[in-house]
Amino acid sequence: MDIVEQIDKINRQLTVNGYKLTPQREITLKVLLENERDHLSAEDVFMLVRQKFPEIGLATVYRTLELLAELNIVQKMNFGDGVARFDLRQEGHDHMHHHLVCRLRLEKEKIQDDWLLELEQRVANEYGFKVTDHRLDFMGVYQTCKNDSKTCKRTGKAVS
Amino acid sequence: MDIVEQIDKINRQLTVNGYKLTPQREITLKVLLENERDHLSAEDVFMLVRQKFPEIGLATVYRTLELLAELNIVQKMNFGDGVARFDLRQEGHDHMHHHLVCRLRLEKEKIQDDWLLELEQRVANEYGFKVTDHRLDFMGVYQTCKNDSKTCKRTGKAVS
DNA sequence: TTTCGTGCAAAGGTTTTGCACCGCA
DNA sequence: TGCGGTGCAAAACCTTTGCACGAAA
Repeated sequence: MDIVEQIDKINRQLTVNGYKLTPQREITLKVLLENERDHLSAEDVFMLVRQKFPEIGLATVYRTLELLAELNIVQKMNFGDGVARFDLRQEGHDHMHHHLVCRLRLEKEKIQDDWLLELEQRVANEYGFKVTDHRLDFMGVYQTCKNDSKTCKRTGKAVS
Repeated sequence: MDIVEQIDKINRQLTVNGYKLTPQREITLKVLLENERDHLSAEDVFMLVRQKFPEIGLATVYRTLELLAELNIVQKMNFGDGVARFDLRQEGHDHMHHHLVCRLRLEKEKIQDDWLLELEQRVANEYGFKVTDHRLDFMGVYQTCKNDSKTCKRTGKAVS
């Protein structure tokens, strides 16, 4: 499915829920689609959108992202760095987001494997809890990073 | 291990790292120990500490929590509600934190079972990633909550 | 006209920082 | 004296909100 088709599909989701696909919203979506592999902050999105649509306001970007999150078109995430980050929900991975968060790199890597379906089943059975979404983050260090450096790039402190 | 012993142990951790156990830090620790089962925000901690030590400043609480998080004595968490929350790391559950986050309740329930050791092993093997910590949250609804109400307590909106 | 969406600026809330001061080695 | 730690206030920061305006049904 190419970008035009995806936007078309999302447009229908908006319409069904009584919202319009304004130029601002369309460009915001394009930016999200073009950066599917990143975890963009609202500020990131704002700056990318402004390259294509300089008149846009930051508040509009926030409102658009909030709207898309509410409609479950994007997922709002939090890595503890003080800003919310947004990911387009991908086909076939409706609500699976696993990340490797390396103390030495600043980036995060996604794991796409659905390793958690069995766990969800277990939670449902043992806790009477219907899971609609989950999030799994592993914090740690890549072996390759560890070999490269003994100093954390973020804090400048030595890491064990 | 009672609270005195735990504080004693943490005192040693502080000393080893060149920090002192000031009265402010000790009372902050006591509050955290007395509320192990909650996920207190910095503001929560501040208000509880102030009951025992009215002169304390909010900045000191923030600095103490940051220090404790850095030494891995508390875990800093984020549930997406705009505030960081802090948990004492418990004996025998050094770095395991799983939560059930219900859309209808505001609280979160901890799962203590270590369901993820095998997954960590897998990540280590397949990604060359040494896991030092992980976080797993399940978002969803308790069956009992669903029966009680069709309206979300947080947003006031109907939930499916 | 009515409604929805927007840009701008202001406000809100959380967290961090600057600075003077204090206690202790 | 030197240094770590503190309280207070100000600043910084991200995000939300109020408001007037504009476009579309």
